Parts: sequence; structure tokens; C-alpha cells
Amino acid sequence: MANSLNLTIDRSSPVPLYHQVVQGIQDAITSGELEPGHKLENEIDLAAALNLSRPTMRKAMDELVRAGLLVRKRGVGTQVVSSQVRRPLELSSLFDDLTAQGSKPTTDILTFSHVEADAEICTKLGLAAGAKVYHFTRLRKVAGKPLALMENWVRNDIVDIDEAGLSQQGLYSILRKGGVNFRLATQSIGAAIATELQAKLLETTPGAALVTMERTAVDDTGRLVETGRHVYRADQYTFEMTLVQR
Amino acid sequence: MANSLNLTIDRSSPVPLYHQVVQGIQDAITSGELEPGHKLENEIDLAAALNLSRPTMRKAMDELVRAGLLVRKRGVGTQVVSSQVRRPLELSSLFDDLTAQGSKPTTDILTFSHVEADAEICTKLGLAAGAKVYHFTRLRKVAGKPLALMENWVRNDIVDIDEAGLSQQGLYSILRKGGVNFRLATQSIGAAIATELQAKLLETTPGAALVTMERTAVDDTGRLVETGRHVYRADQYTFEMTLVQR
DNA sequence: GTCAAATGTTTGTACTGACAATACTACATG
DNA sequence: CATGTAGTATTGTCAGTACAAACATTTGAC
Repeated sequence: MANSLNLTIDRSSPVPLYHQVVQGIQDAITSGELEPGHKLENEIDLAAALNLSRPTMRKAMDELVRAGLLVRKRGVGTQVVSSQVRRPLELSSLFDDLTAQGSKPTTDILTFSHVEADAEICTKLGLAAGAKVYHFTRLRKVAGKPLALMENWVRNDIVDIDEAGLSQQGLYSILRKGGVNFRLATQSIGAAIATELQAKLLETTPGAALVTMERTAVDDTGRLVETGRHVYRADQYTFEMTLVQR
Repeated sequence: MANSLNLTIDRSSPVPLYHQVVQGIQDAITSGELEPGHKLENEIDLAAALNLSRPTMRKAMDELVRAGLLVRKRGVGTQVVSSQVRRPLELSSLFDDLTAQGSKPTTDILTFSHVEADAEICTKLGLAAGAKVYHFTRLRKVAGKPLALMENWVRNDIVDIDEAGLSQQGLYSILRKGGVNFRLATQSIGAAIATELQAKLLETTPGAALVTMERTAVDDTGRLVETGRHVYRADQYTFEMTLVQR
């Protein structure tokens, strides 16, 4: 045990050294090279083996601890946490998640308008009364089967949005291309019963269980860019996440 | 703007300096002293003003960025994020969350046994076939109204659990007192329809919406300590969280 | 007047060095 | 045999410094 991690660090690469270490260890864990419970060498030796300083090594391990892949204990050492491929819930769009999984999602635009925001939306997006927003509802399908019904409001002073673009790609992708750098989002997950309309669109029965999600996203300048209410078919979608103790 | 944070640092305190800064800024934000959108002084000046080194100051701000309270941009500066005070979803028990809110939750023990784990539970807890576990179901009420129905399995080689203790305090509290230091958990949130039995216990109607949650928790030695399936009344409970872009 | 280059500000990354706090082990002591 | 104590290993915290990269603004050229 405690063999020196088969890693190579490229100092001429633009990707930060600590991030190269994060990637390397992550790969070693997912590939099974580092088994659950395996004890790593101590920080100082690891750093020396890779010709890095201890703070850099530590920063890398910090990230992995936060991501839930490693567990540290003072005076003892660092261990690979027990198994199962688990991705922490990150700030990403459903569209991106699905394509990353290899699915080919499609989007039906149900409604699309450019209107004055009502009081509730103004509050949620931190806008002055009377400001205009994009408002649209979409139906997301995978392999022809409906998965989610999404209603969103987006402020209109950042990116121009049109119906054609929305049907081709995810909302977040459009916003990112428009120069929006998302930083964080607050979301709330709950449950509800399908109404007749929802059931019809999602091709299920009224009274079926739905997962509900409300989200408001903030960009790197602190603007509240987007807010939305989504519902998912409970038999086809759950939110997976990893919680880390601070 | 950019007035120097009204903070005092106690160097003789056992609490780390960076954490004192985190607390201080957090308090300033929640108290409204630092308004959303407010731009902070730069790291170097802030550090100097508090007689701290820049790495220490940075570490404090890092935490706040991860917690979703601050937003940073290279070449520009650091801002207080404009948002409602919402704490990120942390690894905590329902019981603790409720008491922290000022509620006084009660627990009814519905079943309690000490049995051989079946194959599924063995897998989830990483146990050898035939290992014994505690298995119990509880009904959690707040102000006399039922909120959650919880079924849990706990490995039995760490802490002794009895029915009396469970009815008095939360599971996590018991485990912590038994020397378990939780580090992370994976959980999955979805939705379902109340069965007749569930409806009866939760004092709602069959077919009502329920939020479902499955969780497996890991301690600081990498042991899979506990796994459980919970259902909550959707009209009384949602999961709130903050997602931070890495 | 418009576009490009230079400049300054601020955060991002990285290194070195030092000491403190905690956990485990082995040993001595009663 | 039990118990406390010292020593060792490992992570946790903190200081100080240097340079790189991204961004915003000003300056300069055409």
C-alpha cells in the first residue's frame, strides 16, 4: 500500500498544477487503480514525489475531500472513501447532463414570449417593477419519451434569446455563449401530483408523482440571471448528490 | 463603499483565524451590514487591515465563495452575492435541522429490530453477508403533525442503539455520541405517491405527493455507517440547497 | 472618432518555511 | 494487568513572497 501514485505533472500546461493532481487522483479512483479504503502516502512525501510544494498538494487534496472522494484525519492520514461512482450535484443544466450521459435530448417549445415581469418574478430576479423578461415553457424528451416540463424566466438585458435557438440547445448553453459565467444557484426540490395538463404533456396519468424543482441562478457579477420551475416524471428522474461535512 | 469590515480578530482564541474571518463576514452579511452587491476591498488591503497574511484572508474568502455568499472575479474584485439567506444543504439530520429552527420534533418508534441484513443492505453498507444490523422505522412529528416516515439500517459494530434512546433524540446525535464522525453522504431525492399505509401514518390521503430521500452516510474512517429511506409530506417539506460552480 | 496598445488593479497560482494540534504506538510505571 | 506518559507521524494553521493571468481603463496612433 501507499505506492506513489502513478502521476505525471506537466509544468508547461496551462492547467494549474493542483488541478492536474486532482484529475490524476480522480482518474485513479474511478479506474479502480486506487481502491476504496486505500491509504495514501502523507502530503509531504506525495508533494516531494511530484516535485510540488506541500500547499499545492494540499490544495489538490482539499478539493478531493470536498468532492467526497477522500477522507482526511489529523495524525492519521488520508484514505480513499468507499466506492460507488458518485458525482456531486453541480451547477449544470439538464440538457448538458443528458448529453454528457450520451442521451440525445430534444426540446419542444410550448410557449415563448417577451413580456413585463410580474411582481413575483421581479423579486426573484431582483429587477425593478416593469422590467421585461423572456418567459417560455419547454418540454424535454429523451428517446422520444417526455421527461421534464420546464418554465423559465430570463432577464433580457444580457443575451438575446429566440425560439429557434432554444429548440436546438440548452438554455444554459445559450447563456454561456452570450458571456454569462454562472457561479451559483439556489434550488429547492419537492414533490407534487400531476395535473391533467401536466399528465397529458408528460404522457402519464393525472395523479402521478412528479419531482418539482425551483432554481434561481447567479452569475459572476452577482446578477440574478434566470429563474425557473421544472417538473420531472418521478419514475424517470431523481436528484443525486453528495453532501460533505465541513 | 468598501469600508474596512468592522471585525476583530482574537489571536489567542483556539478558533482558527481564517474561520474567525468567515464568521465575521457571514454575520455582517446576515445582519445586513454588508448589502447584496456591495464590493469588498481587495484581498491584500483586507488582510493588512486585520493584520493577517494574504493566504489566510484568501482561505476565508474561499470558504465564503464556496458557501455561495461571495462572488469573485479576477481583475475586478469581490462582491457580496445578491440573494436570500439560504444555507447550503449540509450533512445534518432532520432532527437537528428542526431543533435548530426552534421546532420541537417528536419521534414515534414504529418498529425496532436487530437482524441479519439482507443482500441489498449488505451491499449498501459494504458488509459481509450475514452481518447483523439495526433496522427501525420512525415517524417524525412537529407540533403534533406528522412530517416524515423514516426507515433506517445501521451497522451494529459501532454503537449500541436502543428504542428508548431513539425516541428521545435523533439518530445522528446518538451515533455522534458513540464516536462516529460523519464526513459525507450520498443521497437521492425523488417523488412518490402515498400508499394507504403511508397516508394513514402521515395523516394525509392515499395518492398525496411525497418527497422521497435515500441516503447512505460515511464516517471519517471510510465506514458506511447508516443507510435509510425517508418519505416526507410534500406540502410540508422541500430540500433547499445552494449549488456552487467549481 | 475609432480602434489598438499600454498600464494599473485584482485575483489566481505556486513556493518556502515554521509551528501547532491530534492520533496512534510503544514503553514505563504503579 | 491496567494506566498513564512520552514519542512519532500526520494533518492543520499561518506567515511572507513572487509572479502570472484576466479585466478595466487610459493613452496613443491613425
